[in-house]
Amino acid sequence: MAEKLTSRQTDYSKWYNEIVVKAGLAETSAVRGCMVIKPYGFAIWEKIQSELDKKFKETGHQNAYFPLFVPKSLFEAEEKNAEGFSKECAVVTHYRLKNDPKDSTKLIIDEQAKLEEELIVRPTSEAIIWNTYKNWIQSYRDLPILVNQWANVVRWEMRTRLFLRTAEFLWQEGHTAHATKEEAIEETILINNLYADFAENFMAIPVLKGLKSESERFAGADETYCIEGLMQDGKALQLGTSHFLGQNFAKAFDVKFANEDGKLSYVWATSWGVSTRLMGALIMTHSDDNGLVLPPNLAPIQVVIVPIYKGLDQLKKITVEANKIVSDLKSKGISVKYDDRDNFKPGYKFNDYELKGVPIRISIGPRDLENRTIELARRDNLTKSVVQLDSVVIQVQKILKDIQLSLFNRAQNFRDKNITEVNNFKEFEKIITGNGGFVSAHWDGTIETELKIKNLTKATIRCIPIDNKKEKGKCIFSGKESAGRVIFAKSY
RNA sequence: CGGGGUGUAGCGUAGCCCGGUCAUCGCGCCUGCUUUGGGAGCAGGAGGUCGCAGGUUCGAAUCCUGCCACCCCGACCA
Repeated sequence: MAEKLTSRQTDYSKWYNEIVVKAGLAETSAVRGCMVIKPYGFAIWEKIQSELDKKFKETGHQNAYFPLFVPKSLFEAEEKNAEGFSKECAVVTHYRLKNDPKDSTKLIIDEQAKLEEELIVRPTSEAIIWNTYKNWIQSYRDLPILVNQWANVVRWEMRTRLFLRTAEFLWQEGHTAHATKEEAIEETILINNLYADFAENFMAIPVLKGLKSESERFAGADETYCIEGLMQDGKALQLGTSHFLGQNFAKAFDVKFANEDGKLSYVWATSWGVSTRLMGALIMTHSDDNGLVLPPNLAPIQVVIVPIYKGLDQLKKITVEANKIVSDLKSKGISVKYDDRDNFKPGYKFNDYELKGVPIRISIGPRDLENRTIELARRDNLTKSVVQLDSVVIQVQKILKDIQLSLFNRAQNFRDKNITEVNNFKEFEKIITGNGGFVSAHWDGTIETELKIKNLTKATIRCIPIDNKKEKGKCIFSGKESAGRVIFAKSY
């Protein structure tokens, strides 16, 4: 008998790792800090990709691809950006290996083949892209440029976790160029809203939209918008960011354009991205002690059919019915799998598909053949019901929609219950060291206060919410004037 | 890079203190029969440089030295 998963309550990170591995999403690889995304996990990522891609295209963006390597001289052009990322860069210094004279089975670096200039493996692509945009932009007629790239990036993190922080990860990064500040800010907000809409309505993950504090801001940005989710263990996770880059990169790479009056001015920029970290958010928002729970929108298999039979004759009869259901559901665009493998018993399959998060399971046995019914089980609330054979398609359609909605509602209820307003530092510490969650508190707006709070409690400012009500108050730490509440939390 | 821990079959492990039929057990895998409405049972079978390299010894998974890898806690995480 296969062992059960570790419970969420007992050890959250162990539970998380087991889900990732046992549901067949990903595993650690031989390369330090890197991850192998397995076919099942990648199928979910592809759903995320294609939906986002559709939304980008709908808002006028196009895809392109830029090099993996960034020459050091370009990388260092925008100082703040370079400084922010310098501590986590993989660097290519040589381009050839040779046989080790001491041991012919080994290869060593050929010192003859040292590069004139080191190449940085991109931790993000602003530098290489803005160096390219310089050649694309001369006139206001060339603007805006609305480009996105799907790519991998490398950030040499000290400690890694599957999906949440890996040395190499997949993402999309949008890089846009605009004639005016207003237009660039509009783009930044448009994308942040697009991300929020996608997270909530497609992934069923409720998010807070907000602005980052100065110390949490992207290196090289004037303003960073973000969406923040709350995981089941009370820690926050940044799901996506959208940056208003001002003219910082245009100045660093000397990107100017002639306006209608023929006057030259620097281009305004944005960049924005979401990564495979979304997979981590998905797991930590919806899953339970039986395994992964997938919102139907993201499920590679939305419905699985398990036959229950004695003898091959019975299996044949069940298969006839099952095949009808399969083709009926497929014709409605629902992805179905009929699992008639003979080497696993139904009970095993039930558990296995629960672990994999398949939203609906249909089982058909001799009893059902007799009554012209099937048994339908929902993954989200683990309930079962008997459904007449001729209403299966309608029921499945209805329940898939219902699961999508109720997963979001459940997550939102949890999130809302775990936003706590506090008015002094004692309360603040009590919540942060207790159940955690988002803590809404007054802050004097200084980096010093933010840092002191971080050092004392490990909590950081996750965001200054967009829909912040204007409420004057006193900073919970320094007692100084505050213009409004911000959201603190411990985060991943 | 500091502090702690672990390395034995695909995975999870026992054995290590006290050296000598000790390479253990479970899962998984293969074959066959019986099973199939919540992780099947029985029978048989395959699979190992005990992390690596030295050393001590008649004899090392076990003791000693060095190295490597991984995990946890810090530092780090625009």
